[in-house]
Amino acid sequence: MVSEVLHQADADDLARRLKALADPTRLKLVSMLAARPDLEACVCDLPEALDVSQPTVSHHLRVLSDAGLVDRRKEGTWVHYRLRPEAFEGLTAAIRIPEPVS
Amino acid sequence: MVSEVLHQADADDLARRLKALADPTRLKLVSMLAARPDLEACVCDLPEALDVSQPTVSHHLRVLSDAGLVDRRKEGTWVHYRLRPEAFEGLTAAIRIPEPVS
DNA sequence: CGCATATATTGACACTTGTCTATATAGATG
DNA sequence: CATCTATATAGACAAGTGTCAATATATGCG
Repeated sequence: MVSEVLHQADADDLARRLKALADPTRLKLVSMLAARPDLEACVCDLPEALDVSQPTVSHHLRVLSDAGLVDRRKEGTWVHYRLRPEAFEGLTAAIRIPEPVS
Repeated sequence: MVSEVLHQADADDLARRLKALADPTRLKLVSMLAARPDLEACVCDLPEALDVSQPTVSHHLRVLSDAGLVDRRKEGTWVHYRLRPEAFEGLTAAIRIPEPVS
């Protein structure tokens, strides 16, 4: 918000990032990553943990990745996804309401 | 996130609030309210400012209102909507990533 | 190479969403 | 009361989304 009215392009971009987060399955996924000391997890653990199919997990990870909220790291056959805390800070900063001018 | 994996109901609720915000038109609307010293605006000014029809504005205000992000205040024929900063603080707190345990 | 396993992609389908036009409701005023 | 204006609701429609089963791709290993 940052005290000035959003331009269309900024509104579109911010909406895109927020949409990436605005899904229960992705929020659970993100919270699982956030609970790890290294902020990351192996894809292989997620379908069971989230109780959705493997392709569905893959889909959600792509959405988060496209929005810049997670990084992808390949390790042999396995793939690890890790939260990008800067991206979350950027998001929270973008939706912060300034103190009313009193 | 708050360092524990989200339960389904919490994930659903948080997703609902984030979805309410995750739309370019609503983000512009919110940023317009945020730019006002009193965090509020008359509905009558919004269709032109946002360049969408009056029913569309009404729809978006309802979405924001249902999510608890704005309050409604009727003043004669006019209706004013006002941001609820607590709701935004709640949101930003909910998506904050904890410091990694080093 | 050939097979087994991990992840990604495709395609389908039901459901949701953003927008509009048309219409309804509600408050103010003559 | 009749009428005008502000806002809300209803209904329609195109576009987007979440999920799955089926299939493709890629990596490790014997």
